[in-house]
Amino acid sequence: MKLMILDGNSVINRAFYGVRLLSTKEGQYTNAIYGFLNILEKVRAEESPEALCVAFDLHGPTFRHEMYEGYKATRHGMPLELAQQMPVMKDVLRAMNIPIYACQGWEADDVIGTVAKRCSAGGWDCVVVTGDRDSLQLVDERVTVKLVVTKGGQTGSTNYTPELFREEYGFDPIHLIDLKALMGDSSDNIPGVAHVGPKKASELLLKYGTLDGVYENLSPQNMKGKLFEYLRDGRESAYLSYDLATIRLNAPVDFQPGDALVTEPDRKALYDLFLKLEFVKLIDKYRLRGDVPVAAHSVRHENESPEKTEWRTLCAATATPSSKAEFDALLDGWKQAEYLALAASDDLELLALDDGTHPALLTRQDLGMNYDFALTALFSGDLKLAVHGSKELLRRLLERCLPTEGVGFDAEVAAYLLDSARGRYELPSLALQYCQIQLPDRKDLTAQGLTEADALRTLLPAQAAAVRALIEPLSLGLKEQGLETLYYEMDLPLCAVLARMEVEGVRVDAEALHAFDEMLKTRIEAARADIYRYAGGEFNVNSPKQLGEVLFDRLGLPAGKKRSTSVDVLEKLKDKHPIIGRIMEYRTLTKLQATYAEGLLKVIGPDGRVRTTFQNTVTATGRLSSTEPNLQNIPVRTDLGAEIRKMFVPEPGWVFVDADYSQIELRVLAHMAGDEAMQAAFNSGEDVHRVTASQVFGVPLEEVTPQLRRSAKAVNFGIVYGISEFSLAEDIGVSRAEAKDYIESYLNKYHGVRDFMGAVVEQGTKEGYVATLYGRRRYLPELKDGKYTVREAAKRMAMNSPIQGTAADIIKIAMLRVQRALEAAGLKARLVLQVHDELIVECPEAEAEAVAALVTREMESAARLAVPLTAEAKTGRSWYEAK
DNA sequence: GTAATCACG
DNA sequence: ACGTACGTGATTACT
Repeated sequence: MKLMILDGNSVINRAFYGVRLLSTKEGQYTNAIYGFLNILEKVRAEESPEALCVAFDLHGPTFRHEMYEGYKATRHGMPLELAQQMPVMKDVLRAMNIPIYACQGWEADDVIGTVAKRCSAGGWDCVVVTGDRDSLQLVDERVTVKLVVTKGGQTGSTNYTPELFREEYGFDPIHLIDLKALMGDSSDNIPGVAHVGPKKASELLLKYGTLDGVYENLSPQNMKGKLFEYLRDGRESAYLSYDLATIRLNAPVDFQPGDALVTEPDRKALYDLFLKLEFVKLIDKYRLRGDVPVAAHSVRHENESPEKTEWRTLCAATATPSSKAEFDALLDGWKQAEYLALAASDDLELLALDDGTHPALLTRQDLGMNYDFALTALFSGDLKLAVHGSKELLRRLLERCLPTEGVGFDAEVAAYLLDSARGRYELPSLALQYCQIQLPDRKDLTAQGLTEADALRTLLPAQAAAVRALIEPLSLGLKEQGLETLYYEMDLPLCAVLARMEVEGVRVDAEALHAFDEMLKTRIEAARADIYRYAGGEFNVNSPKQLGEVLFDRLGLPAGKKRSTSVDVLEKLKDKHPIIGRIMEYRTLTKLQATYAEGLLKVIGPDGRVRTTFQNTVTATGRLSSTEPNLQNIPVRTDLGAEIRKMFVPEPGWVFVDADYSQIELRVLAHMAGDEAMQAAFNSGEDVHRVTASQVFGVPLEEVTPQLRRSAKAVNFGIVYGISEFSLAEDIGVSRAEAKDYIESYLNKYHGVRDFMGAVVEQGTKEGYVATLYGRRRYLPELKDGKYTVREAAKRMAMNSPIQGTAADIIKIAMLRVQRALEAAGLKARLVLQVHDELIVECPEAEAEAVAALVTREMESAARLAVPLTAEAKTGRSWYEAK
């Protein structure tokens, strides 16, 4: 029989510093609890103990437990972010029915020691789980210590048996006490013997066995130099330290090994806690779903038998009209509702509706000819629809040439506005968090023997019910946070624009792309042959590991710290060996080939167009992103790469109008910071980087060299990103001191910018979020993180997000305006791409001039800033030409 | 599934 | 003393 005892304070400390700071909507920090549970499950799986318990210090961790990763032991106790999690952690353990042991006036170590010895006495084995080497003194034939370490979120552990301990230390575990008595432990306030460190201490012990042994042999003959004096003077301190370092084995705990036998958790209590802590994944992992309230039209509990009749009953609760008359009757009822929630199958063949009183499931199967009439009626604009993922729905409607009116609420977009860092906005996850509704999974249903079709008939009404339930909490959240205008006027209507763009797609000349691919192929082979020749053998050039071996081992080139083979490293080695240039060329060529030539060829549709997905709920700042394929990172910076853009072409007789904002982020900064000097730079109409160079480097405008301008440009970028002198120096190739001077004189010249950055970080720290000009928020709890680097990174995000986010807001407004203006003007032109500060419109040649003027006008008037907002449009027969 | 690399604004 | 610019996505290698 085996008992596992966790050193609660030590483990939760490891967890806290090993997992990045997480917090729930309500501001409850959760990272330490999360990390603790991960460690618990890992060690539990490794050891499979029959009994399990946790020991805590009664008044939080004592000084000895707080020495982890730069966290200085102080009397101030643990960081608030961790202290806040302690009581909840204990609640979780109680819900898991894992006993907690603690004794007033005794340290957790003493409790652990006592428990461990009592196990041995009762014939049990014991595993102590801790992050703390102190406990190693407990190791004996029946007691092992599992030392856990966390590295980059990964937990590793070492099981210390007496053998392993002796191998490492050279003496028996119990003499760890003697070691500490000599060397002391500053973090534990154990003085030890002054001037004796770990090395001397261990040497003495190997020679004399114990502390007593050392002092029995105390003599100037045995101890060379000053060591004798140190030991003589430190005698009292050594024996005091011995006491301090000794773990007591007689703590008054009421414990027998059998008391801690592993039992089932209190599922309800644990479920409630995990829900509150937003541990959605863990709810699955611990299979806590069974006892949980479910949606009105949702699945049954685990313990109910999955009889098919049950499903029929469930479906019977939902109307399934099969005639136009039945549908019309329902439609009349729905028109009264404030919102009609809607969920559709991907192929739009089934559609569930729920206004709270008249739930229905519409299918082509049931309605036959009338199904398309029903769809048309639903999206003709007479109803206010609530959905999850309106962009996808609208896209499918557009693909079928159905109307697309009436979507007045999108749960996905609302949840994104409420927390852009959340990352996942699937309906089941939102339903669980905001409404405590457990939606069934399609796989669950089919696994229970339902056909795909039956699963959908069950799932969709449940989804519609969940969407309906989400409207209230989400709209309330939007209202509370002042996000309603942003939501109803910007992100929600933009879904329709994006859907249209996705459907349009953009034409790619497959033939030309194929030829380009062939050309790359031969050039790659040539480069590869040269590389093998220089390397003296074949290897996988794509493997950074193998490449590193060739470069740094075989060819003996000087390696940097991390043996990185990235361009900036290669750049520095360029003159050292001819292979470097060829490798850089090989990289460029293979990148172009794999990602752009072959990657794009794979996704060209039968009509010769590629259709990206514009993700509008993924970035933390409010930008869009583009996937499958990503059309926002098509090469442009190098000549060869830009060739790819020649293959993006409009349809015959049409052209591209490509308009981009000039310096939108810097202009936004000048406006938001209210910096008059910077605003004057823009208002002068001069090139802003030149003006910056002139002002920062103190030279007349006419004397600004291209080199100076380049440096100024780098500083401008750096400022927007939340600069550090190190990176700026790296970027423009000057010393750190010079970089520092540049930044200083920049911030002195543009002191409004300095003030703004300070104010943003302060506001972010105080309120927990930063915001764009239009109120879009980004939560940054890491601003309060205990770790310097995490905090600094958060500060940079705080400084950058309002700028990047405001620019993103502005171009979203521009997209809405352009779309509306194009429609109002009755033009055939259509928006096809957005690349952050750039809009690309495809239009008949005859419209080009009008479209260019319209797009420029709408983009420039999208926002009124304290500086001009300028956009420039170009026209061409390919993306390359139009840019 | 993650890390390394590199494409874009 | 430490570590180093913001925001993305695709491909490849490797665990």
